[in-house]
Order: sequence, then structure tokens, then C-alpha cells
Amino acid sequence: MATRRDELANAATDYALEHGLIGLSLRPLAEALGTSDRMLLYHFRDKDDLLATILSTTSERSVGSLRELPAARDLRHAVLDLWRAVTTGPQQRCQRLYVEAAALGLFGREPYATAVRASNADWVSGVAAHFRRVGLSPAAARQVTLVVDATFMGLQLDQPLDSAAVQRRAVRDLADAVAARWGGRDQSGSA
Amino acid sequence: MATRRDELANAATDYALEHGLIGLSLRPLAEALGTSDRMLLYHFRDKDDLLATILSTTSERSVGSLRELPAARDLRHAVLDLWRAVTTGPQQRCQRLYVEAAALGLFGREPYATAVRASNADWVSGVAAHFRRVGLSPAAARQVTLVVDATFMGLQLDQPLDSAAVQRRAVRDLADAVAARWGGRDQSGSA
DNA sequence: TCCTGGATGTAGCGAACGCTACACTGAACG
DNA sequence: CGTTCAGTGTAGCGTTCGCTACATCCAGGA
Repeated sequence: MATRRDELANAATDYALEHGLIGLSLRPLAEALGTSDRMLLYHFRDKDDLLATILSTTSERSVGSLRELPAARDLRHAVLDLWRAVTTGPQQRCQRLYVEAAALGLFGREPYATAVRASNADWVSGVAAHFRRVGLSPAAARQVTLVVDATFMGLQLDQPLDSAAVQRRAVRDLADAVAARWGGRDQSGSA
Repeated sequence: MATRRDELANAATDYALEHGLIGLSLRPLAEALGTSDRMLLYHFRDKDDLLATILSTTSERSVGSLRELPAARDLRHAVLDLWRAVTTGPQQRCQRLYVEAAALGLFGREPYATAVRASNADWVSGVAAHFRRVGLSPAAARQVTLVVDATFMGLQLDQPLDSAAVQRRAVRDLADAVAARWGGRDQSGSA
């Protein structure tokens, strides 16, 4: 059974996905959740603990949704599929929150820096697995992941600035470029 | 002559480049600048005005440094040169601050969203001009800019997570991929 | 029945925040 | 000399913040 803490963690995560992490204040959050700040601090040691829990919950959801991605026909489609996965449905907001957390971690702020570091490893290996499914070697998959993931992050940073069509165009360009560089079928990249 | 306001704007920008925007509080900032919060609010209408000024100052510095970029031999080198420009010297911190501001704008927070929107146009056209100098058509330059800029943003988001060597490798991969997609002249394999 | 211990509510502390009221200085100007 | 005004300092307002002290409630075991 889901403990009260888990319920609150999930609800708080939903709230954070909507409103972001930065202005997050215990009292408005608690009110939106139908409880009190007192209860949040009872179930979570302090605000940082709550934030870390939210980020870890978000990360679990993201990586979980990765596993539901079907194998793609080739590398080009793998890139396109991944973009669609991270920009549709609830996953979109998870990515946005992750980008926000990563930006907070840029200046070493805790608990963001640690939480981002923790979730990044899982995410990267999940994405790499997705690319390995089209025949890339582990090394090549890692390289593709690094480039593609960074580009996607950057595109999501610019999401309020560009139209969706412009972004789709950029993703197609990236998919073409990546396919041209790493080939559709197995090509072990040099280390 | 530089007015007192300009002096404060520059000093505040330096401080923000160091400490980030998010926790930025008037009193510690003023103390670091040898003045008082009262004075900051005298020279700048309110905190948002100060923040907008900081962001616009940062943007001017970034775009200005773009203009000093010499023309590259080919598209591949144009990508590599741009990476070096945005990751060395004081420019690195400007990028980091821009990424932070863009992340804040992700959730529509003001004045970040507006300021980022304002500076993005200048930045993108500057980068596109850099790519046009290696013979790309305006349309192609715009597409390359979109992809490369997004990737660089993403890489900078991950800067605390990856080693510099790993990031350089990703940039070389991106340069190869972009050169393969849009053709430059010279495109060789990995170094 | 009493006791225990997790869960919850009320109230408030101390600190930091953005911002403002107000008095003062000193140089410029007629 | 008197006025003016940009610039500065002091003090504090009102609010919100994370967090805590403390009382209460309620279900389950002895």
C-alpha cells in the first residue's frame, strides 16, 4: 500500500511539474495538496528532503517512460522517436523540471546539484540503451546519447522561444546529421 | 563618462555571473558592491529592473564577443571555434548565466522570460552570421545555428556532470555530424 | 482500560526579503 | 546667499520564509 508519504511525494511532484521548483514554497504547496506545511515537514525531514524526493520521483517517471519506447527502425528514427517521447504527454513536464533542476545545479546549489547528478546516470544509460537497440555499439551509443541528449536539453530550454514546427525541423536536421555521422547500422566509433 | 548607474550595473553583472540569479538578494549584493540596497533601488527602479539590466548587460557582452570571432576555414571548424569561444574566458560565465535565465523563463517567470526572449534574437543572429562566413546560405546557417546552439546549451547544462574531455569529444562529434549534413568543404573523421 | 506512538492542527519564532519614508550632504547655479 | 536636486545613509514597515513547540486525536496492543 502507498504510505501517506508516498502519496504526498507524488502529489508534490505533480505540483512541482506544474509550477517549477524555484519559487516552491511549503505553504502554498501544502494548501494545494489539502494539507499543511507542518505535515510536509513531518513526512519529509526538511524542504531539501522534499525537493530531493520530488526530483527522484520525476527521474523515476522519466526513466520508466524510456523503457516503454519501442525499438526504432534505424538511428534516424530512434532520434525522432526519442524526441516525440520527451515532448509529448506528461513526459514533457518532467523534462522541463529536469532542465530547471540542472540549471539550479549549475551554480552548485543543493540539493539540486546532487539530485541531478544522481538522476543523470540513470537517464543517460536509458537513452543509450534506446540507441543500442538500432545496432550501435555501446561506445557509439554513448557518444550519440551525449550529443542528442544535449541537443534535446537545449531545444527544451528554447521551447518558449521557438515554435514547435521550428523545433521539429531542428530535430529532423539533427537526426539526419547523426545518421550521417554514425551510420544507420553498426559502426563502432573510435574512442 | 560612465554614470554611477552604469558602474553599478557592470559590478552587479559581475557579481551575478559569479553567484547566479536565483538566490540574488539586494542586501548581500549591495554589500559586495560597497553600497547599500537603498542605492540599488535608487538607481534601478526595483529588483526586476536591476535583473533585466544585468541580463541585458550579459547579452551585450556575449554578442559582442561573437563579433570578435575570426572566420573559420570550414563548417566543422566554425563549430569548434564557437565552442571554444563560449567555453573559455569570461564568456563561459555569461553562457552559464544565460542558461540559468532561460531555465527560469521556462516557467514564464518575469522578468527572465522577457529578457531571455529579447537577448535570444541578437545571439542567434550573431551565431548565424558566424556560420554564414563559411559559405552557408542564410537558410542553412539558421538551421545549423538552431541545432548547434541547442546542443551547446545542453552541454553547458551538463557541464558539472561531464568531464571537459567528454564534452570536447561530443563537440567534435557534433561538428562532424553537422559537416556531414550541411557539407562544408573539409570534413575528416575523428581526430 | 490505559498506554503508546504515529499523525495532525494551531500558533508562532527568528530571519530574510523587497521596498519605502525621511533626513541629510554637497556641489551647481541664479 | 539661497535654492535646488541628484545622491546617500538610517531605520523600519509589512510580508513571507523554513521550521518548531506543543497540544490533540485516534487506532492498536497489553
